[in-house]
Parts: sequence; C-alpha cells; structure tokens
Amino acid sequence: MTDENNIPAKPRRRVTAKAVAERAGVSRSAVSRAFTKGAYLDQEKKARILEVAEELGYRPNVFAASLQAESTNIVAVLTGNMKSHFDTELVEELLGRLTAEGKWPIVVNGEKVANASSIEGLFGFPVDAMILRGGSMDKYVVESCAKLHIPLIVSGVTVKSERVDSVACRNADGTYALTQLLLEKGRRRFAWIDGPTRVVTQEAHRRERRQGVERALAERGLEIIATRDSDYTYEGGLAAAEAILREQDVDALLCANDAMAAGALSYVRENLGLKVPEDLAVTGFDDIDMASWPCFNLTTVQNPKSEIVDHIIRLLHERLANPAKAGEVVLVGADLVPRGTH
Amino acid sequence: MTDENNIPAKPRRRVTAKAVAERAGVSRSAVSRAFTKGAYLDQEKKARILEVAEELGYRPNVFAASLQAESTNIVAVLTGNMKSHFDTELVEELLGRLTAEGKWPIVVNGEKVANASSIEGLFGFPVDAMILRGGSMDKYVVESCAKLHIPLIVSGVTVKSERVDSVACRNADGTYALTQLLLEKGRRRFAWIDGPTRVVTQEAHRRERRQGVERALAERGLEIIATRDSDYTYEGGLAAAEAILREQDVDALLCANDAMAAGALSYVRENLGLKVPEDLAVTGFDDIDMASWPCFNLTTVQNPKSEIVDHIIRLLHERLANPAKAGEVVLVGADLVPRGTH
DNA sequence: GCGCTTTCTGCACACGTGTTCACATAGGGG
DNA sequence: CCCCTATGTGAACACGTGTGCAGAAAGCGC
Repeated sequence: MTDENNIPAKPRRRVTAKAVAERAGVSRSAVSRAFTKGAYLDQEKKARILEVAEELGYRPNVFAASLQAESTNIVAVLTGNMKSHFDTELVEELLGRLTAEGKWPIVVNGEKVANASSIEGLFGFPVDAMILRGGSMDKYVVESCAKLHIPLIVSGVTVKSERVDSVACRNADGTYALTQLLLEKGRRRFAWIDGPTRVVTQEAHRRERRQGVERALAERGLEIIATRDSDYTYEGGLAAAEAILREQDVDALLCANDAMAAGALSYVRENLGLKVPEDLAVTGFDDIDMASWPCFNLTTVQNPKSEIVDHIIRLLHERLANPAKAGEVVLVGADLVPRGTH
Repeated sequence: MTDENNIPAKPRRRVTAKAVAERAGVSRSAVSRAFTKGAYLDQEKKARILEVAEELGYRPNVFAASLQAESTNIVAVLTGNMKSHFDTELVEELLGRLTAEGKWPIVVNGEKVANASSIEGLFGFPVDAMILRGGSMDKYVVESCAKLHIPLIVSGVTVKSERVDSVACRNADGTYALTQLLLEKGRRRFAWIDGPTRVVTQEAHRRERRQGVERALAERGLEIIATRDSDYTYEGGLAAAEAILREQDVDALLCANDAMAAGALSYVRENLGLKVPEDLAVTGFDDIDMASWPCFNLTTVQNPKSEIVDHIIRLLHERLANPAKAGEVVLVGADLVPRGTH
C-alpha cells in the first residue's frame, strides 16, 4: 500500500509521448521531434526530453507511426519442412539477412498451420511482403496475396503468376548430372526415395528431381527399378531404404534430399552391414551442413542457399521499389558435390 | 492507358475501410461492424459489405486496431545458437505453439545481432512479451525490458530479476548422473569439451554442466584430466576431440552438448578408427533428434524441450494475466538417456 | 393511440504517432 | 528604425480502426 498511484485493475499500458511531454513540461510535438532526426528543437530541451524518456521507459510506438508511413518494415515468412534441415538452414540465413536489412520477420510454420483460418489472421498485418518457403497451403497463400496486393516471393517452387517472384534451383539438372556420375561408375540398378505426395503444390518440385534421374537413365535404356514415397526426414529415409532393400537388389539408392539420404545411409551401414560406396551408392540433394560431416561424407547436389537468399533479398528490394513490375522467375544452378558415397 | 485511375507515382496503399464504405454505399462504421462479431448490422448490408471487401481485397489493419486494444498478440523471440540443433528444435516447437495460441512471433537471431543498436529497433514494437533463448546480449535485453516494462521470459539460463520468468534444466544434475553412469562402467580418465566463453551471460549455464561432472568425479577422488573450449557445433566438437586426444589418453569424452558429441564421435571413429564405446565413451547433452539416430545412438541427457516450451507458454499466459506478479524460476529435470556410446 | 423493447445507424471520439502550418522570437545587416 | 533569415514552438491534421452514444426505425403488447 505504499504506492497509491498503482491501479492494479488497469493493465499497464505502454508509456506514451504525451506522458513524457507532461513530465518534461513540453508539448507532445517536442517529444516527437526529440526522436526525429533533423527536426528543429532546442538542444537543451531535447536533452531534457530524452532524459525523461529514459526515466519513464519511453520509445515511440512504431505501430502508430506506421499508420502514416508507407512501409512497415515487417515481412511475413512462411517456413517449410524443418525436418529436412535444408529449410532450417535456409530460413535461418534468410532471417539474419532480413534483420540486417532492417526488416522484421513474423515467422509462421507453413507446414503446421492446421487450417486456412489459422493463417488468415496473418493477412491483417500491413506487411511489406510475404516470403513463402514451401508450405502446405501455397495456393491459398498465393491467391490471398494477389487479392490483397501483398508482394509475394516464393522459393523452392517456381510460380508463374502475375506479380509473384520466385527462386528455385534447377532440380532436374542436378539429379541428371548426379545420375550420370553414378552411371559412369558402373551403377545400373537404381532406386529412388521420393518426397511426400501430400503437399500438392510442391508436386512440380518433386517431379523435377525424379525426372532428372529418369532422363539420364533413359539415355542408357534404363529406368528406376524401385521407388518409395517418404517425407524428407531422416527417419523416413531410413524406413524407405529398408522397404526398398528388403524387396529389391539395387546398387544405387538416390534420395530426394540429404536428410533422407542420411537415414538411408545409416540403415545400409548399421542394419545391413553393407559398405558404401563399395556395395551400394547412396546420394542426396541439397548439400546441407550435415552432408559434409565425415560420418556421412555424402555425395550430393548443392542447393545453393546463400545464392537463393541473395536473390530473395534482391527481389524484395526491387519489388518494393516497383510494386507493379512483372513477376520474375530465377533459376539457380545445382552443382554436383561428389564426396564419398558414390 | 486503359486505366486512367492508375497513378503509378503513388505507391499502392492498403485498401481501407473508408474505400469499402464508399464503394458499398454505407458508412465506415458499418464496414467495421461487418468484421466485428456480435455487432448490430443488417444481414443484407453485411453481405454486401463483405462482397465489396472481397472484391477490393480489404482486411482490417491490425496495427490500427491495436492502438486501442490492450494487447497486440505480437511476441518477440530472440533465438540462440542454431548450430547446436537443440535451439533450432526448441525454437521451432516454440513458434508452432505461439502460432497455435494466436500469438505472432517476430524472430531475431540473438547471436548474430552485431551491435545493440541493431536490436534497439525491436523495442519500438508494442509487443506483448519478449522470449529470450540465449543470445549474445542478454544483459542489455534484460535491462531494456525492465525499463520498458516489457514482460520477459528467458530460457536456458535462470534469471533472478524482479519480474523476469525463466525456465532452465537442472544441468548439474544431468551431468552428475551421466558421470556416475560412466564411473560405474569403469571409466576413469575423463575429458570435457565445453561451450564458448564468448557469451558472458551464459557463463552460469556452462559452469553448471561442468560442475556436475566435477562433483561426481570428486566423490571418487578424480578430476577432469583434459578440457577444451569449443562452440557447440559439430565441427567444433570434432576439432576439440582431435586437440584433446592428440595429447591425452582418455577413456571418456564428455561434451557439453550433442552437436559437439556427434563431431567428437565422428573424429574418434572415422579418423582414429577407435571403437565406441569399447575403446572410449563419448556422451552429449540435450538429446536432440540426431542423438537417437542409429549412426550416432548417443548416450546423453535429455533437455526436455517440450516441457520447456509448455512452461514458456504457461508463464506467458500468467504474466499477461498478471503483469505485476513476481518472477518465477522453473527448473525442469534432466533425465539420463543411456544409449550406445558409453 | 401509447409505451416499451429490440434492432439498426451514423457521428464522434480515442488510440499514438510524424509532420505541416502559422506564428513567435531572435539575430544580423542595412 | 525596418527587413530578412534562421531557429524554435504548439495547435491541428492525418493515418485506420473499434466502439460509446444518441437517435431513428420497427415490432409488439395493451
């Protein structure tokens, strides 16, 4: 009961410029000017205002300020499948870059949003742009962004839409080169562990990687002799490898991404006791950090995440500078990374 | 030149309730009421408004609305060292839970913010709360939050401050039990791979894990015979293992987290050709997903991330319901996870 | 007809800013 | 003394929303 000004019923609100003004004995305009660079304000007065602001714990509320500004510097980011590790690494780098650019990311896991309504609330925010990395409801997001005139940048999948920018890697080229490498090494009996069919909008992405393999095989009159759909995770890759190798004798086990390849590799080595690459080749896609670890040393294809992030940032700037420009589709290379599993 | 209303110079602003009102021939209040549940509004009129809103692409601007609301539902999240994998997994789970709770997270990598000023801008946002997971400038954040009356929840480190809540695991208990297990198995020559000293504010966290080991050893009249500071990453653990094993003959290599243990394990197996656990025990801490993979099968201590996230969410609710309540320090268990490397 | 309740509507305010505008003060040159 | 410029200041507005308030219209019982 020492502090009688304390009114517990009313939740503590943010300190406002008005409060600072009253305490410092100046007008509210003066307080605003104290935080605005280049505004006319008496030095002495400014010092006093900043002192009082520090004392009360005042910062200008950017939400209020953004009502008049033409940019909020807020960007929505929809993440993809974090268990693939590639998405995790890419998103982490993206978030760092956005922060460095003065943008504040609101992050939502696009895979886990149960229904459309849960993500609906996101469109109430006056974001500068939306960055979509995979996700389970891409189509809904693309349409909503178009309707609401929200700049949209998609990565991982190419989108041919009016004003949507997208960045993706040449998946088919990557797996084509990889398959050629394996063919040169004498591999002939190929199995393919694929991603999930569940995410309809990523069907193109899935198809591309598989088609690169098929095309290279077809040139030699071969085809994939066994395939399994999995889920881009280590556990999924391990289970798929087991399922395939129980029924088929293969000498090359190609996986749609590195995480599954790591799982497959574990199964082949630990459970079957086979030697890689002597008995069997195992390859991945993405070149995540883990792929270069000595315990995996995985032959794979590089999905150039830094380059992708560079493009995303560039497209973001260009789109904000010119919202009406045509959508751009950027394809980045998918270079072979030959290591020790082929 | 078909659309003469198009003024390219002026950047496209968000569609506003006023625009919808004019188009639908109603008052602006009616538009607001059309989006407010339980407000009196003629059914037919409401339908027309929603139709026009859909046509123009209108959503109420939550920033404007939040000026009057007492909660913005925005939460700032400062992440820790993503290379440790544990932080990645924890943050991912946390983000999912926050979204499910109707909170929108603004995510900033606390390790990478170069200087205080880069994170300073974050305090301009009227966030409901701030959630701190490690980071390189904890002290600055804690003080700033106190000054600005922003609820703060810290995890990974315990903070004894006026109104700060924190959740951490019983680090010392975990490594103590782990060390006892190894002693029972006959291990006597212990080495310790530690985290980085760089992050001053996490010094307590570091010390706890090491002290658990030291205490268990001391009870048998033993002590750590070799130690190296590393950086919580796979690569760091590998390098530290190399440095230690080049100079010392040890039979137990304890690591301050799982990622470093995985690196150490790789070095011991691949480079030295030693057998684990026959020749040498290697253990970690956290029990990240990777630890249970057959290729590592790591003996470790569980840092219960789901439980931690549960507590963070609970503390968030309680803090928002009662901003003035005393700070709470929650300690969660660190159970032994004996697998195949001890 | 009257009185009461229910449903509907627009005006006006509040939220917290940045900035324009008109005006005041001061200083210096003539 | 006047004129001009530079500097400082507060009132007022705009930003986009939700809602209290007062009043209107409609339905209903008597």
